[in-house]
Amino acid sequence: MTSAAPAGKREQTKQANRAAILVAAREVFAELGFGAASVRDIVRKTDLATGTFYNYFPDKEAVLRAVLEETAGEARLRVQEARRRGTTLEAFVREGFRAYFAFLLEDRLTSEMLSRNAGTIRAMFDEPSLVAGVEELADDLRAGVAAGLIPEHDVEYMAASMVGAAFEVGARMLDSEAPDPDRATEFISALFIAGLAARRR
Amino acid sequence: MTSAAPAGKREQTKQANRAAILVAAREVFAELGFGAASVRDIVRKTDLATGTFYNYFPDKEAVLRAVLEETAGEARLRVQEARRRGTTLEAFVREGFRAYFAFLLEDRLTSEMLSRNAGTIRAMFDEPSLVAGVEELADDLRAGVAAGLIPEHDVEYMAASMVGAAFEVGARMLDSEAPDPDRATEFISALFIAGLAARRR
DNA sequence: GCGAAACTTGACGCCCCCGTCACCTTCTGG
DNA sequence: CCAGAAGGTGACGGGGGCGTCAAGTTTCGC
Repeated sequence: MTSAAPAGKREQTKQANRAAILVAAREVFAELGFGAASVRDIVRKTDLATGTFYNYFPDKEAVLRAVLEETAGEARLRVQEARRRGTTLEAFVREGFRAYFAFLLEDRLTSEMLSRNAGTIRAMFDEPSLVAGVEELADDLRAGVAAGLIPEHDVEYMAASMVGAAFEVGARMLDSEAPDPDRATEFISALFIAGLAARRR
Repeated sequence: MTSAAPAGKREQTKQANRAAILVAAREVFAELGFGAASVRDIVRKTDLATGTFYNYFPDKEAVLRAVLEETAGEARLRVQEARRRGTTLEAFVREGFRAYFAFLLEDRLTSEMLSRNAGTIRAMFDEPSLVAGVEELADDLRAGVAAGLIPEHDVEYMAASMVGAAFEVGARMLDSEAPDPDRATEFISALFIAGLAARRR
């Protein structure tokens, strides 16, 4: 993205229109929820005409897909990278959570959109972003176990627990007056580090 | 409920109609999600006429409220009771989770409905069932701390973690071929018992 | 500078939902 | 057994979303 080429005016407008739709959709999905949202709700938040929307996406589900690719993909990548930088059990756990909570605070609109529509996303895609997040964590945990970093355990359930707990703690953090990602990170890291370490016997 | 009185036919029909709407609504909300569901979708699953619906509920939000009162209330009660029977940290944690996973398996339609619409429910009510579940857990944890059963810790975040982890692990359990609530219970109990016990230093 | 291609526009036809209400059926108490 | 009340019914007017497409506007390449 943001490739060097300034490109012709035609191409520029296309990029801008697509981006505008994506931004508007994120807002609408966050506010109304995907199910209650209409293509027109999205278009109205834009200075485009109805017909233009359909030049870019066939329907609202396609927009959701595109939004998720942009955002959830980004979030997962950041978390995964942070995790993989860790060389101890403690760092692996802590840095992953830290990156996640940082993302939540940075892009609250997306956070809201994701949490509001998590159930729908789950039901709609077989490879849903959230579930994919769980899969990636599970893979990383498996790698950690193989490397002797992490004691053996039920990797699937552990990944699910970590994602679920982080999700709920994150929601609480965002609701608070002065969200403190360090506090959230410390709390949840201690919890899972203890849970994992307990397996070392 | 199920009071001894057989009651007049009039009253009987009223009960039946209300119940039929509630059942249909649960199905529709589980399948389509609350946002995408229409009052007519619900009515169609029923042998009632459109107008009759409005004799019982003013709109679909009211039905959701009623459904939640019936179901989430029941679930929370069962979990809370199980928890309060525990007299050790271990039992407190384990029995709560056991009751939750048992409920998930017993009433899968409701489970599906709740998880599909969790985000919407959250956004719609200030005292949402899920969040209320977190509050109750937090209260019980506080009581446990006061009684010396449980070491001191951040009760809010712990409650959030437990609910979030149970939610996600439960979803995974339900997705599996042969759901095993004992395995889920053991896994997640061990995790949180270790996490809580680690505070004892 | 020009003609053709690319794109945008918004009105249109179709469909479905909303909540209501006049009419009809069913129950109840006397 | 009946009259009146309670409650069920579904057609109706109003509103709005859907996806399309003919007409208009902008950009491009020459």
